[in-house]
Amino acid sequence: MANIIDVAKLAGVSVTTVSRVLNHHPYVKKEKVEAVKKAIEETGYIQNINAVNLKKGKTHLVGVVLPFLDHPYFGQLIQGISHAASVHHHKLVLYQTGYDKKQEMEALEMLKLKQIDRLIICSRSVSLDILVDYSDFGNIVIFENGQNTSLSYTFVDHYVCFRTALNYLYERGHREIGFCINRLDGTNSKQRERAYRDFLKEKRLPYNEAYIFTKCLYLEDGERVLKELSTMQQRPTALLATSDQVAAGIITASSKYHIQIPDDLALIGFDDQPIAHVMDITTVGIPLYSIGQLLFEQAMTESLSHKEVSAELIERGTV
Amino acid sequence: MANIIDVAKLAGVSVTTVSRVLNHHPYVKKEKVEAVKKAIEETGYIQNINAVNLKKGKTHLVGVVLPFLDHPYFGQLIQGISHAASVHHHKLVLYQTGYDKKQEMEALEMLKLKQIDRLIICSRSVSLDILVDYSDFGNIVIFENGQNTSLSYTFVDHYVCFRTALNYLYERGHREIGFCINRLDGTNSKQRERAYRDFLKEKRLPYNEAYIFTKCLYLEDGERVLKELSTMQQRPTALLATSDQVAAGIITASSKYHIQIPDDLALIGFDDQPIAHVMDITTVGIPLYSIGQLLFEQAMTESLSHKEVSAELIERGTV
DNA sequence: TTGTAGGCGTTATCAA
DNA sequence: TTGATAACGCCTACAA
Repeated sequence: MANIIDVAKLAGVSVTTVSRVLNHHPYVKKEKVEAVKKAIEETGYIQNINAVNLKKGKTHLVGVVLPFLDHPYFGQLIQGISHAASVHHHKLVLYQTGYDKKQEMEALEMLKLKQIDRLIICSRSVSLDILVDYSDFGNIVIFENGQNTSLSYTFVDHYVCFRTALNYLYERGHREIGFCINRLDGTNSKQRERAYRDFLKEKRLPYNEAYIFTKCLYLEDGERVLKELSTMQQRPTALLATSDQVAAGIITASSKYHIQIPDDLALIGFDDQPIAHVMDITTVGIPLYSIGQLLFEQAMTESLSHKEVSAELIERGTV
Repeated sequence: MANIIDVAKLAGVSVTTVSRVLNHHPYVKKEKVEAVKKAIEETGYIQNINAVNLKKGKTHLVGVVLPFLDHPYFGQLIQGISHAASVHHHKLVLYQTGYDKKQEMEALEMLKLKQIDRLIICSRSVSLDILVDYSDFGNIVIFENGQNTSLSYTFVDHYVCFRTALNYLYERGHREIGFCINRLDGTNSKQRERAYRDFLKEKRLPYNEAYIFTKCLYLEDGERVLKELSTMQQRPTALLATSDQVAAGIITASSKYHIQIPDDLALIGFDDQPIAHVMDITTVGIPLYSIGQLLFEQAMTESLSHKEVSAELIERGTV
């Protein structure tokens, strides 16, 4: 396979000149440019990008860490990231971790080894401290409240979101409110749980552990929740589902379990995914696509930045 | 930043020895291994993977071309690909193309430049000929019937799937059958349309263009279809939706348009996504996750392979 | 079991 | 405007 030397020889110029033509540098005579182009054509020369990467120390590759891709939450997010990436002529390297710390570490290692220039972490298991350590090797951007660490981040104030949604239900007479969530140990989840506890305390309502449904992420989980709920002696009258998928699953299963929505059970979803619109689900809208774009932009910026994106309660038919 | 020479100096050995330790080669005295490890520790040495890539001519990066990620079809597919990739210690580079030929070409170019070792194409716009040309630069695997070209591929026989589904509806008395599809110019779509026409001819049924609904992909499209359908003088009594998402959208909107499913309109979805299970949709099950894994395995294999994956009609409540 | 040295393909510096 | 040449950091014959 032809290399830059072969081209130079054939064109009767130096490798420097070829490199200049390749990189659109000025100060090359038109005739030589033509000669080089012709030689490139004839030799079938292909630039070896690894050599360029080695020399320049950059790959134009941005890593993206996320737990899974078969959920619309991350689908929308990466769609936004991906769009911004193509605008910047960068490519994405996927690290689908399933919240496995080892796999997250792998992404961080690739940053260290310079196979990727920057890293976007959509959701994580490893500690913030580790991320801060690795940020010496390249920009790391996270999608959560990074608490003024030396990382750039974009976040949604899930404490406020939860309080807003809870108050909305309270004002409409609900006193027995539960919620569905995936894992309880994530940053966002902790904020939500705190909001829940604070809300109960403020309204002098009892804390009922049975009203919290964990491992809720997919449509199927909504059905599971409803099944569980249908066997309870004392049921919540309203539910916050931290994903529209789960809310949709609950609605779909509702007729099977003879639970009327919103009469027997009010429901608020999260994200405002298409399914929430189609199924007329009251939800807390989170602009994931734009957030994806924002995350990418931050990854490209050298300076630190912390951005809050506001969410909005969208009133529909499930409350 | 320390390099392999610094480590060698500090450890009092040659770079070869350091390289051997790095790459777990045999024939290195234990003491020297220790010395090298210590030196790596002390210098904070980090291997530069671009140098390794340059030297070895491999990147352990596999490109994945797909139009979008905010649809569960591709979500499941890439979930499978991603899982297989992590087993093989390879990473994925995403090319989200939106069916833009220019973007697909970019992926092919990266194969040429050796930034990626291999390429998986989940859905394409560029011609098969172009793919064959580029396969000189690295394995290209496609998810469709590649017609014995010199590419590896995995495919589902959509002609058969469509015929099976159509016959199933015919046997249950349906004579006015329509279908929803996204683009008509894709390989799969062409097969489906051919199956549709052949079916009509065989059963001596008229071809009614109004029964074909295009640009159907997301939940929302299902609602659109139903709206359109509700204004038609003569309606189909059954519909094939080439995505469970669309089928789900139709069901959700059905009460709004006073159309009973399956009584007024029978429905068969495709893919057997979770939503089909939850909403009890009769569907043609396509094991996308496994297919994703298969595609990756093929990409890793040097020899050509052509695999057909069979789909299966799953009887549920919408017919 | 270890080391020397050449080469992977490119870009950047400096001199001309 | 151009070219020689030294990096970039690593791997691996080949020799010892």
